[in-house]
Amino acid sequence: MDQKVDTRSRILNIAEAAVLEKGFEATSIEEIVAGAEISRGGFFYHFKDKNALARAMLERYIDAENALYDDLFARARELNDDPLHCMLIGLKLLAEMLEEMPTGHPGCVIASTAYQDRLFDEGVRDLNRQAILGWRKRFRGMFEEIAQVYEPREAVNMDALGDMVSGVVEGGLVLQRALREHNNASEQIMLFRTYLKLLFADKK
Amino acid sequence: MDQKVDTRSRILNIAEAAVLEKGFEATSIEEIVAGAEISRGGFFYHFKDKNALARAMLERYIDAENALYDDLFARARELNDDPLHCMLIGLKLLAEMLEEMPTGHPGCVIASTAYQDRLFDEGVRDLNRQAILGWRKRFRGMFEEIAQVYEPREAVNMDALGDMVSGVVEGGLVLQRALREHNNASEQIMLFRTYLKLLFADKK
DNA sequence: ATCCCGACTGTACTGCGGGTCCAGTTGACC
DNA sequence: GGTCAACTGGACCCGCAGTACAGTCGGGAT
Repeated sequence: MDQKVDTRSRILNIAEAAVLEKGFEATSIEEIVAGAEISRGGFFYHFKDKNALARAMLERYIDAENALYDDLFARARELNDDPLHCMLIGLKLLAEMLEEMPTGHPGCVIASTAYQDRLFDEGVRDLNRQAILGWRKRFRGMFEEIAQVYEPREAVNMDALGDMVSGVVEGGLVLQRALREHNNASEQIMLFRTYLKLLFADKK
Repeated sequence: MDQKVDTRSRILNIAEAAVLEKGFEATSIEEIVAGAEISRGGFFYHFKDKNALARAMLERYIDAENALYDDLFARARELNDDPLHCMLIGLKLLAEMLEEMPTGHPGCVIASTAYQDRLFDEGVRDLNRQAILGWRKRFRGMFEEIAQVYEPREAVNMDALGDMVSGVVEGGLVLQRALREHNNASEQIMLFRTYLKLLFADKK
């Protein structure tokens, strides 16, 4: 029986679904404990307050996102060894993934927490920061690899270009949420992809 | 004496500053009335609830943003009549503007509300939607003008390209908030600008 | 068999913030 | 002198976060 998912994870699952759907503040502990079929006391046994819950959720989410990127670009690398084409394939896969999510993408917890800021303690904010810095590093590395093979047509700040991956995804998700459309994020990624094609058109 | 700013506007000013700094939920009516030096009753005389306040704030914000874009691209047009260069100059001005805001940019209320969604009623959400659709239309129009003079090197969805302006700004602001850096949004805009330069490099 | 402990349940209570109701004041204009 | 809009002030309800703690229950370790 997999009903033996431990309570802590069950809380996190319920909470994550609720938070992604309607935001952190709008999710009450009451409804989380109802969904997880535990008592309020049980909740506070696992998390000392809502902030601790937020931190745990963020950690899980960031780990999952990182694993996803690892997997995505590993698969892309198998398909093509050239760093540019690997990036292009990876972004295509990412765009497809975002499009295939039927409910629309859950929506990035990062942006959500970034805009509710003062609700959270320093620990949560720092997690957020570190996640984005991690992605910056990851993508900057990939772009530098590309730049060793392809001469960029225009000079670009590699840190900023690395950030642009996160930024385009985040921005796309904001649009998607606000517009109630379903493929804005994937379209934005595809546009970013053509940017890269134009930028790194010429082999050295 | 300009202290005769009417109470309603005073409430909106105080509220906007507080909301941009720490988010809507984290801003209590208590502190708004304290800041505006009125009573709680006075607040509810002007706004029937927090939702009404949100709607009024969004309306003001969107109007201001639209006026800003009008002004920015009008100035750009004066400097250069070519639609591409006008766009490029406008984006540069926008980037500079974002950079010059000492506290970092207030941060777009749009994203903030998009991610808190269920806190707000349909009216607020619709305002949000209409604003983004407005910007889509605005920028798509400008890009179509450009495409009449310049042959895009790659086929792009013009709606999506229009959205990309909003998306890049929103995304940049998310990064900026989360990272506590100050020029991410302007850097992202500058990168988007080089994208446009590459995309519309060849005159027809 | 017992005891201990981790994982809870249940209840009672505090405090804050949103929101309602309403009676009363104040100043401007007619 | 009366009317009205723009408030003040206070009493009150509710939901929700968070605290506190006493008690339960099942599964090892001894």
